[in-house]
Amino acid sequence: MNQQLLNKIKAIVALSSEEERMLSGYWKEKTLKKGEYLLTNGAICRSDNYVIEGALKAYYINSETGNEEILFFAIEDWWASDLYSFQKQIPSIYNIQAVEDTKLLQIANESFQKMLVEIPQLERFFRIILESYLGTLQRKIILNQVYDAKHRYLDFLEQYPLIAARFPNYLIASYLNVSPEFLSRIRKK
Amino acid sequence: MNQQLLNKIKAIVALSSEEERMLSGYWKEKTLKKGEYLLTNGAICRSDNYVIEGALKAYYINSETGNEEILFFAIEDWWASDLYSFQKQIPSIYNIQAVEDTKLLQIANESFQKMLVEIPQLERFFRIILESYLGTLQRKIILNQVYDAKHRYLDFLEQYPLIAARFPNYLIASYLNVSPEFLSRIRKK
DNA sequence: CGTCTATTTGAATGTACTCAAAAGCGGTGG
DNA sequence: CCACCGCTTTTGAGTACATTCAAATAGACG
Repeated sequence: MNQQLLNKIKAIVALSSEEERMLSGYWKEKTLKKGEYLLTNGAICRSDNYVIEGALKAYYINSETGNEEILFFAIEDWWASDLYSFQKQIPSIYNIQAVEDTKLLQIANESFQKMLVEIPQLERFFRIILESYLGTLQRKIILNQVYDAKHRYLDFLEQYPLIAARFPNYLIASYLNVSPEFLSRIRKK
Repeated sequence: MNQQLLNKIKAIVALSSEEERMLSGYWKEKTLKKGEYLLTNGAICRSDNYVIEGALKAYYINSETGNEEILFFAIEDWWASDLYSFQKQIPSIYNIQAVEDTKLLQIANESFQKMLVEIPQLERFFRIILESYLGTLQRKIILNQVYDAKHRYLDFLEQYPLIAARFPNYLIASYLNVSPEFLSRIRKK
């Protein structure tokens, strides 16, 4: 298992070396080439995915226009899953695709459930992950609902400088819910 | 404690009669008159609130225009809390206000934590609540990002007929992120 | 009724979009 | 090393969806 994720967990939860060993056993490494899909619309998100290195985008396909609408990005040390589909094991409405060659750590839903029974302290860790995600979504809703495109872009640059540097502007435009042409006009200032 | 909430919990979690008794002890009833606040911007959401009867709105104040922007509604059998603020005990950016006379069941954060230690099965119940909320937020983001005002309004009517019947249109307009005038024009069709 | 709040209507305006085309940029191969 | 290709970004012009402001109308309630 990856040391970075382990450290993250141990920062929140105390683990015996035996538990640490068990924990590691549940996760498997997976690699994706640029352009490959981790999840497609209609499929169930069967694993929770931690990004070791690389970059991915999650998007929704507008059924009327066929356009991709970016919902979130994921890079090193982020999670790249449809948590709602993963937790409930129902079909996802997202697509998640590698934007660069990517290395992941995966845990299948069944393993995840078993792991939580074996190491119940982890409930706390994953609750905190869920809460952080919740906070991110709340923030995104407010920004989209309340502020104009320029304000959203500036907030984005401040909040996610690493993402802004790593993904092309036309994807960032979609995430911010503006057209690429209009984002370009915003950037001129 | 209120029977309806108890039934909801027991539908998901097995409880001994002793546990049921302990559980009930943690919750307190609270009433709000129409117009009173449950939470104001900058305050910490210190309790989780289950609505027994009545109706509330949660909104964000746009710091530039001073406008209320509705984030969610809550009626009977819903939760009316800023979960993010409640879980992390950090200041909320929301206001939550009674739109009708309202009766709530409240549990303070400290009690909530104690309760989860005493009755660990409840972890599961509250995880499920959190997940449902997550699903709602995801849906809202996609609707706002992808579909036009008419589509959002029709989806809203279908998803939340009880809310649509209960709150004035100018609040629903705010929730849907359109002006009340424009919602009125949409409704003409 | 009269008053207060909510909804509707009209007209002018604006923010952001679409479509089309040009320009920039990076890699690859001749 | 330069030419070409594909992809991303920029620019321009016309347009649309939705807003704002103002005023009229409709509803609810004491």
